[in-house]
Parts: sequence; C-alpha cells; structure tokens
Amino acid sequence: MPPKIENRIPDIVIGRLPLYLRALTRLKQEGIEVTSSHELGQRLGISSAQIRKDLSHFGGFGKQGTGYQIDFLVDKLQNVLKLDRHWKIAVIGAGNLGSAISHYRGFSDRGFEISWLFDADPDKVGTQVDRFVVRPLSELKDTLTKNHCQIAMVAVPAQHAQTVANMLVEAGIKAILNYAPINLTVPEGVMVQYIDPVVHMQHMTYYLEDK
Amino acid sequence: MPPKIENRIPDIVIGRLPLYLRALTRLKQEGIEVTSSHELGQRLGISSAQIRKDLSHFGGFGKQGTGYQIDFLVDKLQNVLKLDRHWKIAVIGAGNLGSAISHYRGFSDRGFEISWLFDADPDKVGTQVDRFVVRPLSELKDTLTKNHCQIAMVAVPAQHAQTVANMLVEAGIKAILNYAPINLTVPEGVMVQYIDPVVHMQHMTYYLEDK
DNA sequence: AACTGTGAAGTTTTTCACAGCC
DNA sequence: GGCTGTGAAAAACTTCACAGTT
Repeated sequence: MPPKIENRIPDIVIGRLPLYLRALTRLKQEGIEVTSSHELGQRLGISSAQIRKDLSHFGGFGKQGTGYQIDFLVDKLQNVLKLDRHWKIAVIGAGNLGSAISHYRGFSDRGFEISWLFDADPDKVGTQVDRFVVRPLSELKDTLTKNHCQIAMVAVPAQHAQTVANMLVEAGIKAILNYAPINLTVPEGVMVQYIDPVVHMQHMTYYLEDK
Repeated sequence: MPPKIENRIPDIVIGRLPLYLRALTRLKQEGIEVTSSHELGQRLGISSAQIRKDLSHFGGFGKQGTGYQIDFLVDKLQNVLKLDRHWKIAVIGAGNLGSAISHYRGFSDRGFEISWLFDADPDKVGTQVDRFVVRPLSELKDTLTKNHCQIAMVAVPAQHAQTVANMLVEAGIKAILNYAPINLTVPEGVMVQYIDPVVHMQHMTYYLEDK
C-alpha cells in the first residue's frame, strides 16, 4: 500500500483521514460547527490522542481550549487528500455491480466523478446504464490516456480481473479499486485497494457464537 | 473491532486469515496442491515470516522442507473462522446495491447464504428480486430471531442506516456489514464492519500525481 | 476550564535469523 | 536444500500525561 519507501507520514494515518472527513461532514450536517478530538473520537471509536496526533502531522489545525473548526478542518483534510478537485473514474464491468456503482449518487460530493463505463460483452456495449453508454474495452486505453484518468474500479468476474488490470496499467491508471475477490499483480507505482464483503464477514464469524 | 479484551490472538491476525483463504482457494483452482509461506506471501504482498507467524497461532499446519498442503490448510482455516457451516445473512435495502448483492453468486462457496431481503418501501415489499420476495421491516425481528440469524448487511441510504442498525440489534444480530457511508453506534458485543468505496479512493488520491 | 500538540513511555506488530525437520 | 515454527530484536503504532494556549 505505501508506494513510497521514504514516506514521512505513515500510510495507516493517511487511511484514517477519510474516516475523519466522513465523520466531520456528518457533524456539519447536524449543524455542529466546532468539534473536539474527544467528540470525533467518540463517534469513530478512536482515541482522542490518536486523532490529535494524526492531525498534527499536517500542522496545527485546532485551537487550544476550543477544538477544531469543522469547516476549516474539512478544507484542510480535503487539501491533504487532494480532494479539492474532481477525480474522474472509469468503471470496468457493466453487470449488476457495475450498474449499481453507476447509479450511485454518493461520489460527486466526495471528490469523484464516475465518467466512463466499459464492458467486454458486445451485447452490453452501446446500451445505456444510468447516464452512461457502455463502451467496448477496445476504447479503454485511448479514452483513459486522452483524459488523464488515473483511477479505475474493477467490477468484473474474478477470472477476468487480472486481464482487465493489465489493460488498466497499460492505459496509465495509477489507482485501482478492485471488487473482484482476487489479488491483483500490478507494477510498482500502481496502487490497488480491495473491496470483498466476504472477507469482512469471514473476519466477523471468528467472533460469533457457534450456535 | 476486537470484542474481547482478553483475546489471545490479535484481531489483526484474524483479519488476514480470510485473505489467506482466498489466495489458497485460488492456488487450488490453478491445480496447485502444496504451497509455501513464500509463495503465498508473494501473491498477497505479505512477508513469508508474517504468514508463518500468523498460522503458528493455531498450530503447526505446515511441514518443514515441504510447505503447506493446501487442502489441509484451507480446512484448518475454515475451522478457525467457523466457516465449516453456512451462515444465513439478512440484507436490508432492496435498492440498486441491495439488488446487486442479492444477485451475486459468490457467497455460497465461501460460507454464507443470503437468505432474506428487507426494505422499508411499501412499493418494493412483495416484489421479487432474484430469488427473494422483498419483506417489510415489520417482519424483521420475528424472522431473524426465529432463524437465529446473526449477520446482516445494511444497504440503505445513510440517513436510515442507524435506525436500521438499531432494529437489527433489537433482532439479535451480532455482526453488521454496513455499506452506508456513516459510522454506526451499536452496543458492546455487536460488531460492525464498513464498506465505503469512497474511503478507499480518498486514501489513494493522497498518493496520486496532482496532474 | 477546556482543549490542542507533542515528547516520552508503553504496547503491538513485524521482521530477523536460525534450530530443527523433511 | 528447502522450508517451518519461533524466540529475540527491531520497527511501528498508540497512549500517556502535561506544558502551553485560548
């Protein structure tokens, strides 16, 4: 996960920032304007000390005696995570999952814009899914390179995921969110994150009663 | 995450076991019958020492000089994670996401069986989604308690997720996989895991070129 | 009085390195 | 020769606790 060896800020810290951002946005929706490391920690199940230390990596965002101005902190975190822009995303796979992703409206206010939907199946190519016309994989490389797209979501069956990943790497993609339940091999400099609901559930069953 | 304070085996170790299982299953599909901590680590991007140490918590599953018999190791890991049975799962929310989950065929061979689909919308209740008839939330508690269901997936909009979680707790659910981009508050003894694609992407943008 | 930011201490996690076995 | 299992060492991460600010 941490692409740089000489990385000043631990990757585990970076990984928590989106959670802080999500909780802060929620607090704001509730009409709260100022919060504290304690309140935020309570919501997230994280210690207040950890939140303060994490944030301190990026400068003093809080005020002693007061806490953190939510608007200000949100803005700073968005800057740190490079969310002060819209990242265009390509989705590969127009099946049930790819369709659900295409319909979802929760990306745009968090820094992302689903921009293209690709599928290998000729029967799907050309059809409309939400606001997208499904494109063939033959157009993948041209489309993504021309538009400097760096992020893709892989929503194809496991047996095709590595092939698709190879095409994405070829097309200059630097970040892949892989929904297929399989580990991808990619060159240095390309990041992969995984979403596999079964992994989460198998983690939890360890702690469940036998019943 | 770790429900027990006095927990012999670190939760972070438990969290990796499903990944080992997934990679092992894949190796088996490729016709490989024996593997080593080195080979497995290579596939997963994890050090061989870590894999050996993780597995050693549960006993000696390998053979010196040889490695690990995949069938045997898979069986052992399934025992540890209590996957030597089928866990019934309730899905709450029959929108795009809930539907995609209902259609997905990848649960049953990994220990789970989607068994019920619930939704609050009267227009959706009674309709067919894949092999399920959508049920009303009023039937939630009875259905789940009667069937000793311990696991649920929350696939409802963020603003309803906490309400649904409360109902699930009330119905005796012990493990929740939450797809809504919001932190849930649950009593001691109930686990929650989160799936939020945006969190993964925001994590990765930190490392992307500004472009 | 309340809260941040931070060195220092404490804890957890990972890696090393090697004895022992196949 | 190749590989596991494991104490010991190293590294990473979290918490403590308090000086300093509002």
